[in-house]
Amino acid sequence: MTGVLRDPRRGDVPRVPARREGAPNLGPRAAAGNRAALLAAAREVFGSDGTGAPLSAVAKRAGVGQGSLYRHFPERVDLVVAVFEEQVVAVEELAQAPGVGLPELLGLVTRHAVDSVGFVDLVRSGVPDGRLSGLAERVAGALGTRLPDATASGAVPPGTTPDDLLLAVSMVVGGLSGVGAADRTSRATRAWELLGIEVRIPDAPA
Amino acid sequence: MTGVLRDPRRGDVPRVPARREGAPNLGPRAAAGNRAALLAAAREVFGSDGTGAPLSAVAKRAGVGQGSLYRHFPERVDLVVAVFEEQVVAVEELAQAPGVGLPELLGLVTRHAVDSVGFVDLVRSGVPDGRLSGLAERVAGALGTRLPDATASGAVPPGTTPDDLLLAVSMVVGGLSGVGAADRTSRATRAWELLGIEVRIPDAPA
DNA sequence: TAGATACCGGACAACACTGTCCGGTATCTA
DNA sequence: TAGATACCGGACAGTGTTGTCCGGTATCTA
Repeated sequence: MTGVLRDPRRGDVPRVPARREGAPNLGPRAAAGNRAALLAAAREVFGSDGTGAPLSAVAKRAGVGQGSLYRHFPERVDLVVAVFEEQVVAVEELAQAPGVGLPELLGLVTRHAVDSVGFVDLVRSGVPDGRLSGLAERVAGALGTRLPDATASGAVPPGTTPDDLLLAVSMVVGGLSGVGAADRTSRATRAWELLGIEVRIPDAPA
Repeated sequence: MTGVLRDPRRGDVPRVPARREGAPNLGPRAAAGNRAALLAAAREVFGSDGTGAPLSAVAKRAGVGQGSLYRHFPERVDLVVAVFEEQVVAVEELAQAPGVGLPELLGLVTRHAVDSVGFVDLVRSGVPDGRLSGLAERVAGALGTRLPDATASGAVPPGTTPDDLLLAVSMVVGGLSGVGAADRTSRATRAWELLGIEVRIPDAPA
């Protein structure tokens, strides 16, 4: 269950041995289109129900069969990583942009958590897995690069350590549990205030 | 499924119409003993795996059949409420004891959360249900009675509202997610420090 | 001591989700 | 136009959990 998973298909025994290797014969609806539809559907389902949502619901929302879902993403974690990789990359890129400080980074992370229950699961490692932990660590790493500046500018209280920063993120995100969509932004904003940490939460879908 | 649940049993049609009403005929092991065993088992299972743990595991650990479990606690929530009612009562009683302040109350709540994943579920309303929300509200009410004193004594930052207090509890408890038993106390302690709220966490199983 | 009672506990059916398999079909090549 | 290819999507088996049912048994009454 946990291991490798090949795609047997009937072509396992090639009729013509040395045929064109990478000559894809696009199916009727194009594999890429299906993959995109699955990712979009998963983003919505994971966003509202968390990363533990039934995969059958993802396939249904995407309008594809379960076979196609499992062909593109053999395990749940494959789909989760694919969905949230983009948002992690956004955080990393923002961290490297000039003139960006910790308040902007924390704001983006908060935005993602406010918008998606699945992102909350990710940060809280609700689904402990090597690759998911990797995503969380990348976020942590990005935040860490801006901590010294934030300490110097007073955006965080004196004596705040990198571990404290991660704990603070975990606390704010954890404080969103069970909170309806309408109140999430205000709750997160107040949570950061209670911690005395400055954030700048962006408006748009980020 | 969600509604009432009678116990059909074959005695549904009473052989002797107007028999002694409340004359229990104790079974071999006594119903009360089984109930206590189930509660103890549920406390352990919910404590380590949360309130969503399989009820079959509870029955197995209690050494009773599933039939007995569902006879005593027809729905999961019945068992959850019975398990945590005791701890909520402890908080309420502590709140009414003379000379007890908010730090002691928050400490007891934190102790329960540190010791039991299920209590974390309860506070975070991981299982939204009328009766469970009721337990959470009783905790909130108990804390609220001591907030004015705490504000006056500086145990909480100036301007802390009752809502802030609940958010803070939610944050601290949320910060425990995915944290192993060994680090839970230190994490919670540090979380309260970051919030600038004074707590006195008791040592014993409370 | 003999009969009746009520509880005990495991077996069992129902249900939901996961992951695999296979017939069907649109596209590409010749 | 005809054949081959590779992808599509639903059906299906496997697994785990929930909640119900029923035979077995110890205790109480007469």
